[in-house]
Amino acid sequence: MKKIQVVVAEDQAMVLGALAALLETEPDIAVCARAANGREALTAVGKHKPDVLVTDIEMPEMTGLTLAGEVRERYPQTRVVILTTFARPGYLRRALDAGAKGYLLKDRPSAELADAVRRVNQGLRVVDPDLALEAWDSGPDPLTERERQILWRAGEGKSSGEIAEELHLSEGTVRNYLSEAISKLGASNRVEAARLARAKGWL
Amino acid sequence: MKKIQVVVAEDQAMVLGALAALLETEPDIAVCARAANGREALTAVGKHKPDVLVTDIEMPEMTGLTLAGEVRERYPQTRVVILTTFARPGYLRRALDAGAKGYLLKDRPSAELADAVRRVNQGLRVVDPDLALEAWDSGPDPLTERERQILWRAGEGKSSGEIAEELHLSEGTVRNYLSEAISKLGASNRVEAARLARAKGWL
DNA sequence: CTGCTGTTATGACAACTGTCATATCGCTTT
DNA sequence: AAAGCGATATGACAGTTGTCATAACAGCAG
Repeated sequence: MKKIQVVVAEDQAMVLGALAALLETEPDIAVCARAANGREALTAVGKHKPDVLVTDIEMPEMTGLTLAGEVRERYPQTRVVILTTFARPGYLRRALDAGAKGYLLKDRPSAELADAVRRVNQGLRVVDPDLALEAWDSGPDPLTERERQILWRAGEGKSSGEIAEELHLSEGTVRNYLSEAISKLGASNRVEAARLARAKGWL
Repeated sequence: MKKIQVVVAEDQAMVLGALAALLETEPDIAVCARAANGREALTAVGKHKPDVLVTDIEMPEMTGLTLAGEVRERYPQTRVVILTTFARPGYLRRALDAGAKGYLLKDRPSAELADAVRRVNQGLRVVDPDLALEAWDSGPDPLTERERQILWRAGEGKSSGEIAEELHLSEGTVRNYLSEAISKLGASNRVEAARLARAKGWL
């Protein structure tokens, strides 16, 4: 029987190597390529046309979410499994919107990875059940694009004035957006708001 | 020849399994136990008396840095290799102070892990050279314990008043400490100061 | 066309933040 | 004992932040 061909993408080289070693211990799975960022992964998928792509989200060049979208568009025969540290509803939603077939957390037992690869290869979907629930009841991203841009910068430590200049807005407007974002998120200041939004994957 | 006995500690189960699989592919290395947090790791080291402990830093229950200190004290025959995402001078310094013999970054090639284990087992030290340099010229942690406590909380989004209450200080005192920390770090407000301190591993 | 949403803006005000000078209180060091 | 140091506190001041009311304008759905 032919092995399931897998490409693995992950920016921490040590973890990439370890994940590949883990998958290689399975008799029915073969790692045909490794990628250290999104762009490399896309190239590798184009070259090897694997059955499954296992990818991290936070990577340089191209995030796993963008990558998932590109792969669906260009190589729809390859199924994408997102493998990430982040149990963030916003990430899950974006992953599914981008056509990912699996969403797996790095704190699940390592045996689940091979399982997920097999199931996704059979056309099934694999989504972490706790996270799916959380995504359901934490609702959709309440932030507008502007609010996101501004809250992001505020979380970096920039002042309202600096943000205003950077985005060509008046300082008052920036304060308005921040006030709005703070109230939407139930925070009591910009820092807490940024922290909450990050935790949800909305930033 | 007897294999090098290794205990691996890492809080992300998937990564833990993958690292173990990676080390198991080496003919001269055996993973005798796995631990999902610092306390488990300490127990495992006591039970197996391994040659080398490979541990992450940021874990629940007990951090890898504290763990390294405990291991040196109780089981000095076990050598500790820190394996972490964070290229933070402060972490490196604390790791070496705690008696760690190796400090390896997760974005190094996976082949280096087995190498590091072998060298440390032979009594050598293994420290990421770039990081060692950076640690050198970024100087020592300039923050006092109080400044650290306060800056940490400020970075969480707490107001001066909340921090004051929590630490039984006056609000003015909290503002004084923050002002001091901001100036030491060359930041322009508390958020940026917290961000810089985090990046250095001082928080 | 009308109402709704998102973007941008202004002004005013209270609250919070960052800075600085100054002071007290224990504890060391000399 | 005197000097110095670190931790804590106070008060004053300017600057930043958060809130609210209000408004103009564009685009889009009904």
